[in-house]
Amino acid sequence: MKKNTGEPHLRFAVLAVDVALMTVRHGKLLIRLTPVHRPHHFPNSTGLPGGLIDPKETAEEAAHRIIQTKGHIESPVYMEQLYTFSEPNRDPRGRVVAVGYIALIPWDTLSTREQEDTDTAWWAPIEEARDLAYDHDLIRKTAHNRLRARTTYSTIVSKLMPHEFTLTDLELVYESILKTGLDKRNFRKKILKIQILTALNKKRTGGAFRPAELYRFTSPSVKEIEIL
Amino acid sequence: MKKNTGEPHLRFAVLAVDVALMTVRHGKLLIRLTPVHRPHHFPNSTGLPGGLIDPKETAEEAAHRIIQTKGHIESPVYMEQLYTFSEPNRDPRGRVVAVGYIALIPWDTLSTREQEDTDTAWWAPIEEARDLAYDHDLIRKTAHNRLRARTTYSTIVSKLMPHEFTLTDLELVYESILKTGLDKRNFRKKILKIQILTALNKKRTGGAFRPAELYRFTSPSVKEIEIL
DNA sequence: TAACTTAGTGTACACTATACACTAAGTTAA
DNA sequence: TTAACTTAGTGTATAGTGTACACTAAGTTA
Repeated sequence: MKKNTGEPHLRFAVLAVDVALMTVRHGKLLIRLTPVHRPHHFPNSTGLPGGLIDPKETAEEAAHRIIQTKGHIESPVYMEQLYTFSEPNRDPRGRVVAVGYIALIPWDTLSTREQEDTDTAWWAPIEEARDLAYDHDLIRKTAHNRLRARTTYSTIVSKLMPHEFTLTDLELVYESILKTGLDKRNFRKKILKIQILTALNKKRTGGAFRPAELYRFTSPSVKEIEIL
Repeated sequence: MKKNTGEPHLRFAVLAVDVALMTVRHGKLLIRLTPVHRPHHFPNSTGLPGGLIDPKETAEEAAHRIIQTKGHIESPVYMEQLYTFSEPNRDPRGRVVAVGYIALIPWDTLSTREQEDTDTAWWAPIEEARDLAYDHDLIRKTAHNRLRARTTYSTIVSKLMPHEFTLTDLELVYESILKTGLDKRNFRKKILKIQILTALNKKRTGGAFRPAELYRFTSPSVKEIEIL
């Protein structure tokens, strides 16, 4: 790294990332929480996984690292930059600017250990993740709003779905993020018309009812198209 | 400010803002450029207005300050955070993380001095703003893409329009940002239907042709609605 | 084999998007 | 004074889309 103290006018800040890592289980949106060990400022509190950016990594690389070390999730996640939070007093220790990220992972991609809750990291329904440390309530709310917006005009939910799923599974995820009920027939017509799904010609069997056709997203990339 | 050197694990970076300040003149999207005085790394080069964030200001406050001191624009601008650029080598001096902003201002709001080009800051058609210093080509491209996207699902262009304008003026701005031709009749039907404009019952006269009705945006705030 | 549960489908209607060309109202110049 | 010029402003027909709505299909279980 080049000198960055050589110029007298340069000013420094602590740079961090905070990650809103989300998944969907049983049609419910969950967010990953960790304990915050700042008994003086936040007694007994919890927050989003976060940490400082190292000198030679990008903010996104730091976010991936934090998901592993603080979120205790090794499985690969999808990530998008959310917003940078720079209120001078957002951290009581001093000036810490945080780049916020949204990270998504399908529930079934998680290992058993990652699905379980421990005292170092756990999953909480996003509506119950309140009174977080720092400005993490704001970050959670911003992340939730962004996810909701992107759900209507991109295929971002593909990053929350298992590799194989039924149309009912998919509808439940949309409903859980958008917090509205959708018409089953119209949802199916729309989602099939835009050609983002591939039918696997396999059925999910096992229930005491008619088996459902299984689908997968045709493309692994998130496309920017009007969905609902 | 609280101590931020007291904890041995804290790491520091230089925090900056870079601003894509844009306006529209004669239906053409312009961006504000300034000289970059780094003869060693960028001989004879230009870039976006940018600078370091002060310890007690937010990134957005810094962006406003930079628009005045580096962009030489005093008039109030509309601002949205764009993206945070954190490649470790984006600045040859060392680790500088930049929060990018989009700033918009109507051409007619600018003072005569601000409309004119000087050797400390000038307006350039956005397609001609190439080969900028640092990663400012990337920032410009990201800003242009974001502006184009937001134009289709928000009323952000209101921040580029003068207080009074004709429907043809407005259509030209949409066409210039979206880089497509629009059908005059359909554009008028759509834009009037969604009720974001108020007719002033005044005409713009002076040309050797039929005078045009003047409109203004009903609300000063940027609304998130499908436009085109 | 009847009861149960979720999967899966179609149609009518209102509304929206789109393609398309002429008249209106001023100014200017002959 | 009038004809030429320039931009403003308007309507309709058609195809396509969004929406509301209820029954049959295909399994399992008792």
